[in-house]
Amino acid sequence: MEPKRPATIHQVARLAGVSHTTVSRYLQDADSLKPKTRIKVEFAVKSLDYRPNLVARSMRTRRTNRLAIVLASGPHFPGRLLVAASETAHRAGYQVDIVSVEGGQRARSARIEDLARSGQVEGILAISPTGLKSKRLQQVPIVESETYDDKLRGLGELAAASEMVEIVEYLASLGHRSFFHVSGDQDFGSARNRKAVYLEAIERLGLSSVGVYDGDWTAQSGFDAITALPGDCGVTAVVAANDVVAMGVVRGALSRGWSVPGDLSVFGWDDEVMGKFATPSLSTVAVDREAQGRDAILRLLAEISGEPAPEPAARTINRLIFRESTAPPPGA
Amino acid sequence: MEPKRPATIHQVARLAGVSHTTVSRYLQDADSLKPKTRIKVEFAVKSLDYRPNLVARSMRTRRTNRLAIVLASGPHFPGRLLVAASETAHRAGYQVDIVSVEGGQRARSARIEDLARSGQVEGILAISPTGLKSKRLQQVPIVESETYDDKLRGLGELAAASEMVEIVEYLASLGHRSFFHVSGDQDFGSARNRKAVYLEAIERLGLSSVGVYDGDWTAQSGFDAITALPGDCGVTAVVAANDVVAMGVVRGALSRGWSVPGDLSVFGWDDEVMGKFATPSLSTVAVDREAQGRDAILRLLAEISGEPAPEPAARTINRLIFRESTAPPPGA
DNA sequence: CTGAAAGCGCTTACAG
DNA sequence: CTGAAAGCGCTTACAG
Repeated sequence: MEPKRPATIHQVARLAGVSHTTVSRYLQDADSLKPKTRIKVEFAVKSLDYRPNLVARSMRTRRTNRLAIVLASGPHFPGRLLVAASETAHRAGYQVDIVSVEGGQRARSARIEDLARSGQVEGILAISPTGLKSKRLQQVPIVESETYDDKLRGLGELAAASEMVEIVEYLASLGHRSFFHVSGDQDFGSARNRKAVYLEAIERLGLSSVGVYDGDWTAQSGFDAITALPGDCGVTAVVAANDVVAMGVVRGALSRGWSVPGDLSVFGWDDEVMGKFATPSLSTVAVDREAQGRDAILRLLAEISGEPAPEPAARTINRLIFRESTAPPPGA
Repeated sequence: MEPKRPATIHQVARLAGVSHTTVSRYLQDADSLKPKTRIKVEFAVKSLDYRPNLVARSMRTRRTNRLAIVLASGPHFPGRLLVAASETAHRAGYQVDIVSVEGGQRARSARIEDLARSGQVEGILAISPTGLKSKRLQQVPIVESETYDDKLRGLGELAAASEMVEIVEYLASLGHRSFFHVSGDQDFGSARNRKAVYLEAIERLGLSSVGVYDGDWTAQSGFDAITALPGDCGVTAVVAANDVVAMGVVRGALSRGWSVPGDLSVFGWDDEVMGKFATPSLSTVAVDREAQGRDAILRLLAEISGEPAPEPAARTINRLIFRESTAPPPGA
């Protein structure tokens, strides 16, 4: 069977006995019609199951009503964030296209610039680093979800906002004095920020750090970081960039004969479900990915419409979760 | 600065000194132009950085060039599959919209049917179960990624295709005789299939199963399944629906004082990176999610164009990975 | 091989 | 409050 064509605005108009102009008006603002007219149109729309042709509307309004979410496929796939972002966009009348940008930093930013110039989308949300120098010069707004942390820093909200400080303080309260940080990919603003805050906290609290290992969000990087440590470094607490990395750290420690948390405490990030059931279960930061996705799209939407950026709600909901992987240092 | 408007086909035509019809023809099939004309158009297109307005094209061709990937947000978020699916669709000239469908089975299928009738997409790929009775009656093709396994069954390729058989055979070869399966959400075709194949394999090989626990893909369900087992059930091998479930199973076993794999062997599925670094590391099935995503979109595209379904390549690439969570049963 | 014309289904001034 | 007209940027018969 031939798929029957959807009803057009003209058919609705004919059935309702009005002009298609009036139907269009009804679609924009039903209250602008005389009640009697409105009811006729309403009836016609319903009985024909009319849905406006969005392509035609786009054509006429010169607005695509489309957003792109770009990401580099990698170990760091933020599914929940993505779903929440799409939903928020849909609610605002936007379609969302997921585009993954591969290759090196240069290739990726070229791809994103091309997308921005394509005229196909009204805005871009980048979940992985864009590598773009200036987002201001682009044709359409680009929100880089990862620079969020950086902005907070600029606002001086750092101390209050950062879970990293809480982690270090918590471990210090347990008696730890010698720390180690396995960072995430330094192309990511969030990774750079966590590293900076870690160093500041160590300094401010008069603790010592045996250094920072620049990882890449992978478990392997956590494993490598720990196994590369000198045996006599004396570290008793490590803060990992996320739970996956933490898992690698734990495994690496075990492979050296260090028990966790007996000899070494390990803190993760993200509250991955596997970390909750791992042995030892991972102390971590519960992150509200939904809120992050929502906030990011809201900021993008605000930029598109030229309104001031909305207040982010995300931060307040993150919180520390203490599990088996952290304990007082040996001999404490 | 006002964002400058993209060049139109008319501007290209004027610059090239031809009609816009000719430019359009160039876009469709450059070889249909006289070489001299083609070169003029080529030049004009390049110098104006012309990109056809896809909305206008859609309007004229009455094709949206859009696909939807629907999923129910849940513990089971197939990021890699999604990215591979989008890329494959893009390469075929389609945009992909991610839509998450929430609520109960009924609400979800209503939402999907609505999407199919919306005229906004040319096809739908469902990553979670649609609950639709018949996909044939829909306005646009719907491919349910999860029923894939079921179809294979119908084809009698089951024995060859199923990793579940290999898992059970492997565990049996280790000496295990008493099995247990924690299944995934039975709304999923893949979960139903694995359960059925598990039972068949147990039967065929003359092994015994203490039963199947109908889980929901979560670690908690794995934990609950194991802790609900009678102490004297004698099970020595459990096959979990995936690695997350397996993690819960291991943790549950440990909480009962059963060592893994000393007392109990546990097999997972999906090759999650955290499972590789867990202690014990999880034996699992490496699944090629990219291939699955690619294949699913290719099947959808084939249905849209009315061509026969392409040969799936996914299955051949899945393979078992043996790690620390499996070993011979106690006393073997 | 190329061009003039029609039309895809809407929205938005402009009149009335 | 409502309608007639123009036009968004393309593609596709139809002529030539």
